[in-house]
Amino acid sequence: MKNRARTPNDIGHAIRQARKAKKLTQKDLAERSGVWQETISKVENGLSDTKLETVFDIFAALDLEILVQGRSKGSADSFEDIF
Amino acid sequence: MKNRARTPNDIGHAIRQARKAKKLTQKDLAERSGVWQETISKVENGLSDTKLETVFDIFAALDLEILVQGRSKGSADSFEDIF
DNA sequence: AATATATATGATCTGTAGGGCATAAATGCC
DNA sequence: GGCATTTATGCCCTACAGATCATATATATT
Repeated sequence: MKNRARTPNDIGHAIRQARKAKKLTQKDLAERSGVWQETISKVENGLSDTKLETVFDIFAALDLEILVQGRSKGSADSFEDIF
Repeated sequence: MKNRARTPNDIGHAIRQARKAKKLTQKDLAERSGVWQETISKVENGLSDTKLETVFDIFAALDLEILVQGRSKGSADSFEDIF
């Protein structure tokens, strides 16, 4: 499952999606990542201009990684398709 | 060309790589992205905990996008391979 | 509907990112 | 070596992220 992200909001969606897929609560994720539950809530909802370090802390806890690539018009399940 | 990123540093590397590939100076990129040259320098060198918005502004100017995916031990040219 | 659990919101405080400007250091070219 | 261009540093200032705690909603569960 790969998710295209072009905005901070997309990142938030990807995080929420991955967290739910792993059946974790925000609190669980907070404990594993060292990021506050309140912060996770804001990140997932795009309510703050999150710092990279925070994003990667969360990603690590969710076993996610980023792939940087040139923009493709190509399909692939992007958030535009899902949300 | 896809680059795996698991740390802010990786993002900086990817940016520098893409910028050079497009033969742009930091100043050029600054103009296109609306992000200061000084900031770009710091981001490329991992000298600041960059905000997501800034990263995406730069990415847009470089026609880059992010793919969020589960971590794979798999090959693919990651920074571990390049740097 | 009451209770429990999960998520969101709100305030305060500290640290730091990034805009802005100046300039130093490095790199490239003749 | 000397000049031009590019990149890195340093400072000031304002805005805001995230830690932390409290509490309000919202979402199950029985």
